[in-house]
Amino acid sequence: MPHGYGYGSPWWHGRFRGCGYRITVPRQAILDFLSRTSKHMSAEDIYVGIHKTFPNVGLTTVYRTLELLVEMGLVFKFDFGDGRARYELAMGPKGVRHHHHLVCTSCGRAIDYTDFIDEEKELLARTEKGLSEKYNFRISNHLIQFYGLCDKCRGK
Amino acid sequence: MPHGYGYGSPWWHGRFRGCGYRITVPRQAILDFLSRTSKHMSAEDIYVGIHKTFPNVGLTTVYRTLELLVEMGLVFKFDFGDGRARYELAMGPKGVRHHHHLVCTSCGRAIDYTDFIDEEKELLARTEKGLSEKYNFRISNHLIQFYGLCDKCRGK
DNA sequence: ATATAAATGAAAATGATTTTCAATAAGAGT
DNA sequence: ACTCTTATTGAAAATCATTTTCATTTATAT
Ligand SMILES: [Mn+2]
Ligand SMILES: [Mn+2]
Ligand SMILES: [Zn+2]
Ligand SMILES: [Zn+2]
Repeated sequence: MPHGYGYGSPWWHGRFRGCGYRITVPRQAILDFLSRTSKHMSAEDIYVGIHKTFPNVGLTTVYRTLELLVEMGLVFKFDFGDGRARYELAMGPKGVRHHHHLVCTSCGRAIDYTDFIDEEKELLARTEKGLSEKYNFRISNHLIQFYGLCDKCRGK
Repeated sequence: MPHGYGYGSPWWHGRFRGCGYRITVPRQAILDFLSRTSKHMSAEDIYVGIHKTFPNVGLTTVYRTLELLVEMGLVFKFDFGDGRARYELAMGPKGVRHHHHLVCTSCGRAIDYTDFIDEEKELLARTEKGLSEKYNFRISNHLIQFYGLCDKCRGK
């Protein structure tokens, strides 16, 4: 329960209200579902995951909602190279949960890691500064992914 | 002219022969085209670029050839987030030309950079080692991209 | 030159995502 | 609670990059 909003309105209600967005059943269902998993879910995964309890929420709405949530910064959208986008909640109990990925090229799963984020941060900061100056490029974001074989897929 | 093969058979003929692949008109055309540009080209870009001189090379073959070249390690395939894959020659005069990208979220163009590769290399090596051990993950590749606004797109 | 399998191109298929549009339902005001 | 306005929704159709199919062509070993 992020930000101590264990009971009462979920913490993100304010964000919606502030943007003039309505709080609807599909939106609640999707955010609730995402907050219950730590996996990287495709739009269809989410559609299926919700469908049992909310059979009337369509896949179209899932796509539309995810787009909105990404735009609002509540959800991260990733491409792990298998042709379908993956989504995960951006916010954790401690605020935005920036992290990088280890992507298995065999089973497609992605592992979150934050271990070296601090070391990386320094390099990134320096790199970003240098690149910004040299190329007059305003960096706002970065993507770092390592590809390889996961534990389970090592044995061919 | 990589590896000093300025005249005579292009340097990559050997690679093809070694794999039992045939040297065909479409394959020559595509490799030749890619070697003449430093841009990041989509399959269709390549198809169009070749079409004037080789009107009988189909888009299907462009896709198939690119897939082959990527698998052979002669070409890099990237996703800059606009829904179409981009390709570029992996080999330069000095061998494999590993580099990272600055991707403009406005115009979609990508700038190659190698400036900080050396500094990054050290961190990456350390990171890869640590991650490999902790997650028992065999890392074979990585992707680093910075997103933001390019020089030209800065002025809104 | 011939044989054989690899490679090709046109057309059709695929599959994730987006668009369209009429119907529904938040939520502000009463 | 009731009404009004308009954001939101769901189903079906459309998009569009990429892949598959399959009959034809062509590279190359002999
Ligand atoms: Mn993640
Ligand atoms: Mn590049
Ligand atoms: Zn795996
Ligand atoms: Zn730009």
